[in-house]
Amino acid sequence: MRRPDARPLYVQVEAILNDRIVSGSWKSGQAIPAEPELAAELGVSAGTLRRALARLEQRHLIERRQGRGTYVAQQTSQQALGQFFRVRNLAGRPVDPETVITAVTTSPASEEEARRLRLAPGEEVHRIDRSRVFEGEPRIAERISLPAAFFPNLTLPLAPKQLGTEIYVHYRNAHGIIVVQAEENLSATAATEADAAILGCPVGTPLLLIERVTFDAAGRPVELRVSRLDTRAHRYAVEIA
Amino acid sequence: MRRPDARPLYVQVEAILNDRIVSGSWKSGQAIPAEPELAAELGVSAGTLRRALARLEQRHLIERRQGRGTYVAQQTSQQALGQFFRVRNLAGRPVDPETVITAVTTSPASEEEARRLRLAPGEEVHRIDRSRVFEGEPRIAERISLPAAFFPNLTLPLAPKQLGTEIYVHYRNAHGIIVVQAEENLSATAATEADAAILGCPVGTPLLLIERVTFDAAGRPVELRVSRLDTRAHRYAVEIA
DNA sequence: CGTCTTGTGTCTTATACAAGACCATGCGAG
DNA sequence: CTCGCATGGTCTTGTATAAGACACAAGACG
Repeated sequence: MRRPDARPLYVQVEAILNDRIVSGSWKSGQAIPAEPELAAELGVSAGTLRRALARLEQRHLIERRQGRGTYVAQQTSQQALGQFFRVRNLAGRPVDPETVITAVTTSPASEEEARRLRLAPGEEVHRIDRSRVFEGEPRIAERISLPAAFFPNLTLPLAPKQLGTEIYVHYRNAHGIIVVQAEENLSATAATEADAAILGCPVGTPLLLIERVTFDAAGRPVELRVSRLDTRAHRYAVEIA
Repeated sequence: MRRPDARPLYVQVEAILNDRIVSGSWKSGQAIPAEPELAAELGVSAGTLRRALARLEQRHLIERRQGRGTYVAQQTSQQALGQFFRVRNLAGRPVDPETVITAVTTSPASEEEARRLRLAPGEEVHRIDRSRVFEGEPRIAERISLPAAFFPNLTLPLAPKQLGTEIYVHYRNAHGIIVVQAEENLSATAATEADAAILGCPVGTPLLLIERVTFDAAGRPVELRVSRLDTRAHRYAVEIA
């Protein structure tokens, strides 16, 4: 009975604010109340509130600007690209990808998909097959698997243009799913005939195989993405700090 | 004249403490003065000092433990392994690598080495060729290039055992170089005959090619490392937050 | 078009108490 | 007497509060 919640107060406040964003009671791009006001409402000191806000900012859930206010982060395609897209050209500069969607299907999850997305056996997933084009050349062939339960009516608004630009923006705007974290496993593989046809490379060309699981702000896995990157003219960049 | 130093005070304090660690006036593993004492010496408030210490801790330059004190981080092999070694087995667990050194040479830097390590043309580098063995099987073939200017007498203490365990520990203990950051570029390549001989795989097997440049606490590049990972039984794991 | 006012986040200081770690003291069992 | 160990004192970092000076942005006003 001593400790109703053992976590530090600033962590509890962070969780409360996190919920408000995830639940949508604070909309994307909207300004949130000023610090003194919010601190008073929550019954904590300004310092404690600031500590919670700093953590939310580090997780890219809010943006703060001195003199202006604090805003719920918008999943702009620029921001999502910088945060999650690690492909660079040989000069080390980010590339600006175009997207071509080739197929969208829905069917029960494979064993692999169920495991990675923590789905029950038999649950359905949507699958999006697409290729990504850099400077006129197709360089990535990928398949995206989404739990159908999280993405109802995915097929309806699926104009290729919609999903092309940046799919995480679409997740957020159309389905309210805020992507904050991803785990990737990288390996090398040889191009199959299907890969070769998409990427325009010889069969057997070494490709960088990227298996990504993406998580939302509540920690649920919401996307499995398997990409095959042709590294003849591009690299996957990692910073370790 | 208005602003002798435009940076916030806590950043200036961070820089001062950073210098003390880099210059060696605070030794590795040693306890640093308690907060009130240090704050008084630097002429800042406890809060400001704490903010600087928090940043140093985030960069893994110090370790703080409630009740005990604050210590200059030791580059233990465990810590370095967790921080910089991203290879996992197929179950997702970290592997415990052994190391076999095959050659150590010194000669003028190649064009590539000079560019990545920011060396003048003609400057010398040491090169260490080694392989890394997981669970009895050689899985990585790599070459490490070090600016000779930063690593005098490298060849003398170069008992394979010394460099085997974790080379960053050796850098720190023998040369005072504190490694804090790395940039990696990943691509896929086919195993050459030399790779095949080391890794015991067929020529042409797709390998994960990892090009890493490592930086010290002063931001200088101190190591270029080119690794070829056999991904038949292992993966390279990345977390994006 | 500049200046002022107002509202916002940022920095710095100060104080108090909580919690973890360590150590010396001293009591009690053997 | 000696050993073992509980206990409390004291040092450490961690958490929470409060208050004021400052910097930046935007709109109102002259």
